[in-house]
Amino acid sequence: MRLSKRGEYGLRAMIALAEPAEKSSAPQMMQIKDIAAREQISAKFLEQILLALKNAGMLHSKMGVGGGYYLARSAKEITLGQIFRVLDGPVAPIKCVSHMAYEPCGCPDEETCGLRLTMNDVRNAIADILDNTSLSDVTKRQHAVRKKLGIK
Amino acid sequence: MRLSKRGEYGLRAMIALAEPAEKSSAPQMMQIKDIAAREQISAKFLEQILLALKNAGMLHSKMGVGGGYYLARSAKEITLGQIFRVLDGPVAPIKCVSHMAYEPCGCPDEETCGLRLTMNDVRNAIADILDNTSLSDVTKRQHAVRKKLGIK
DNA sequence: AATAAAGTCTATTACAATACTAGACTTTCA
DNA sequence: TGAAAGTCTAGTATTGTAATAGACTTTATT
Repeated sequence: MRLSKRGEYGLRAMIALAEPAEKSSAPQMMQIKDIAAREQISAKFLEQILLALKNAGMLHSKMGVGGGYYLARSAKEITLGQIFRVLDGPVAPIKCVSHMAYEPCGCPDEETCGLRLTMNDVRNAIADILDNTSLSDVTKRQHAVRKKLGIK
Repeated sequence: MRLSKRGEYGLRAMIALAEPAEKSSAPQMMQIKDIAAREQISAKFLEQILLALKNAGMLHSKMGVGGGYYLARSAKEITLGQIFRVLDGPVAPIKCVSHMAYEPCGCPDEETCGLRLTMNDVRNAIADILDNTSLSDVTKRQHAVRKKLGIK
């Protein structure tokens, strides 16, 4: 049940890109090195991650001087589940309950396998959260916590 | 978010050990090779897994001819969460929300980190299921499904 | 046109984890 | 006493993770 560094960095980067877009509805462009510096991540590693996200259609980019990355859709329309699946693969803890990468596990009878039934509940619980939490939800929540703790 | 083979086999074995105990309340003893055969698992690999579970106090064993393994407590008192943690470690998707193996992640401010807040929800959702599902719950559910599908 | 700043793409690498396998040892029962 | 069972430690092949490296392309500025 682990989120990889790849997944963690990618999610953090996407949240960072969504953050300024909170107020101005125009998509905010940021450069790899700035995100890397802010999140304390290897820029070279982050580069690969953002590229993957771009190839998955979640980011757009601009090359050359003054270029950078920006969200391909509004922060409300991008969920953590979408990002997670691009970077870390299926959400399901075991293949036999995966929606995006189903494979039979070794149990004698899948239909009545108690482990499978429970792991299916787990999968759904995780997917419920990740697929119903948008980048916008995350940045809103961050701002709410900051406000509660006194400006900052 | 993956259950390892180690975790999968261990959980399946524990469920197998709980299964016959469903009717007779006396703990049922089973041998490694029988569990391995029934669940189609390498007996040698399963051996290590059961040993780990034994050392964690969840199984008892009897050596020598006619020996085997049996649950150390009743199937009602053993949860999937306990088993999972022995075999696969913390349930949390990221260290900074782990109850059993907390470590700070790299984010600038943990208290207001949106990723952390969401991953904490995920952790709790998983733990809620795994810690509130006992081996007895699993075997009961299996029987219910079997009945629904017509005896078997 | 030249240069520098930015993203693009592919390959390689170091390390750790996973999923086993092997084999010697100990305990127990018949 | 011998076979059947669990115990314990070590080793190994494969894969996954987390990077690192470097050459290439595009674009803005001077």
